Amino acid sequence: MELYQLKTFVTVADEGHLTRSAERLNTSQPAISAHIKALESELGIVLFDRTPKGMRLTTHGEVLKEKAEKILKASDELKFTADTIKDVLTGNVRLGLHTEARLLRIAEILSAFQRNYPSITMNFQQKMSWQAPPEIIADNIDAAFVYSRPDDDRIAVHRLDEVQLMVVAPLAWQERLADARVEDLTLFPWVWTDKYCPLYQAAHKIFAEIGREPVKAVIVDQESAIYKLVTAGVGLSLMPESKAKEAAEAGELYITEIPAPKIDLSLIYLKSREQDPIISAIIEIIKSVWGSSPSLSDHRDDRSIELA
Amino acid sequence: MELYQLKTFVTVADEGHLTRSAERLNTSQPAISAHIKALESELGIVLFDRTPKGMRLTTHGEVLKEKAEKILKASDELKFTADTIKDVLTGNVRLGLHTEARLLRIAEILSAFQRNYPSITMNFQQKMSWQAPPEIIADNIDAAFVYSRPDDDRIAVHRLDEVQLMVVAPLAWQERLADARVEDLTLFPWVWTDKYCPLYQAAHKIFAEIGREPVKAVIVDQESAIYKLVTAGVGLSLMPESKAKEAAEAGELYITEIPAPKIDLSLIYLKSREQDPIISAIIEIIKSVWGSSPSLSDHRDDRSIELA
DNA sequence: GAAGATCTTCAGAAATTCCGATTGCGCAGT
DNA sequence: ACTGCGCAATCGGAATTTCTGAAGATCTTC
Repeated sequence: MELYQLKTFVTVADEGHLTRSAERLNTSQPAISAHIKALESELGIVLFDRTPKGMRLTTHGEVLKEKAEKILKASDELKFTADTIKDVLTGNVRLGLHTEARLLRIAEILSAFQRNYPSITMNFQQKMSWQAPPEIIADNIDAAFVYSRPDDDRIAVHRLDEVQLMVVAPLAWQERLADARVEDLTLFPWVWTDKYCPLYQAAHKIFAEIGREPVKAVIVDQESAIYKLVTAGVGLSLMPESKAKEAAEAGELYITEIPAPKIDLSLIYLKSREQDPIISAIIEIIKSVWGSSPSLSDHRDDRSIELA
Repeated sequence: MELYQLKTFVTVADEGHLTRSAERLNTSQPAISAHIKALESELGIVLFDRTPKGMRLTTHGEVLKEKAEKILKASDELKFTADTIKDVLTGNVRLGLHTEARLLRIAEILSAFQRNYPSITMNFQQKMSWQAPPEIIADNIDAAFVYSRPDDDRIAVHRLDEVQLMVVAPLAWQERLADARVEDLTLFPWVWTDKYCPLYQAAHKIFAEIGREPVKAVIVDQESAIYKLVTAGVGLSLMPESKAKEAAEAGELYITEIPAPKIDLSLIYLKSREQDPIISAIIEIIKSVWGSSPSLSDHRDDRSIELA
């Protein structure tokens, strides 16, 4: 029993003629005849009375016609549903965040997703910039926010903004750092980061210029740890401008005058998934959020220096 | 889109593996693969994520799986219904009656049909014995009660009973007929019937024995007309014993002492439809009704004579 | 890095379906 | 009574689809 046979069955029941049904179904009369015959033989029931005027349903046929119509209706529903959801993105977007959700406008992104792709669920994971690429390659996350530019052919980079870094210090050291110059940085211990961390590269750049090595009080691998340790008085570190100013206003730390580099804020994803609708949606949404309002680096000043 | 593809789809969704599904469906794994591929291509939707561990439904696939299950459930219902009604007789039984329904136990027959074949509808038509055979051959009725035995190879006869006929007369003639003998019948006018009517044959037999011709007051072609005309005082006629006694007790007519023949009461049907379930059902039911209770001819007496 | 599990692809084989022509049957019109 | 018409059934060969077993491509596991 197949759908094409049931369709023929119902059509013949409605038309009353094999010939006319064949025309309606764009096929030949013997084909129609064979469909009906196969159905009758499989079900063990005579569906039609053959008269010289055509085919008339038997009482059994009438009962089964209703069942057949139900099947065909259900199959139309499936097709309709398929057409409807064909272009609806569904699934789960797993996004890596290298810093605070607020700084990455996650709330805006989330609501934009819910508005444009209501069937997509979202999942956020804290990943340092240098941790994100392998996770993307392993397909543990779909995309990630990172600082700097990963050096991997398989990773595509979409630059979102430029972020001004600042050298921040515990509040207690404010006076000692009031007139400090770059060279004075070696006098203080640093809250350092993992070798692969873009902040490491930026800090390293500063010390490279003065030809000195920093005193590393502690090495951390979470950006949130930097904030906690600096405010706790452990040492100096680098911090994005917005976060630094926020903390300074709250009286939690001190921003030095020492110039620090800018770094890129980017969205990265697997290059081979560039055509993947999920990836396209992520890019589209994040682009719209980051392109439609003041960027983090709108407040530039002359303390900025460029990274090579 | 065909049922076999949907069945494969649901099976793979449940099993999670093409290989295992192939075993369950008794086919090869590439065949299964092709079913899924064809479905996905027709619907324009990826139904499964292919992983090294097997096939996992996409979110779209989950939605469509439910629709597919609905279709398969409906098709199982059709098959179940087909099996259920396969042996249930349906349709319309058209029965020819040559005399009063009560005398033919139609009420009993009707209720037996409703009990044993609730899906069969019944239809009764008044047909004189000699009218029934052509109607049966033309498929206007399925079977008929008749007196006597039709002389046609295509008609099958099932004898139900023997009926004693009686010579009846208007009540007013009672005294004149009190001691009447067969020979005296020529003195009275007769309510005669059609030449092909079995009652004609019976009456003819009586006159043949005395070598005379009857006076035909009127010729009718409905048994009910005989009753009406005799009671109206038009003439003598023949009547089945039971009906005659009933009318006599009601004081509507007079039963003469003149011996009359017995005739057969039979059910006739088209011989070529002997295997037809409808015909079998008719015979079965009528046999059970007529075989299980006192027959019309239980009260025999010496007035009966046999037809040749 | 070798073995195992899984899906996909492929080419030929098998089965099914389809088509055109023909037959058979009943009815209507001459 | 004969013929023509409309319709379904049948038949043989062609076209299409489906199936199968082997080989290929990935990924995981030991």
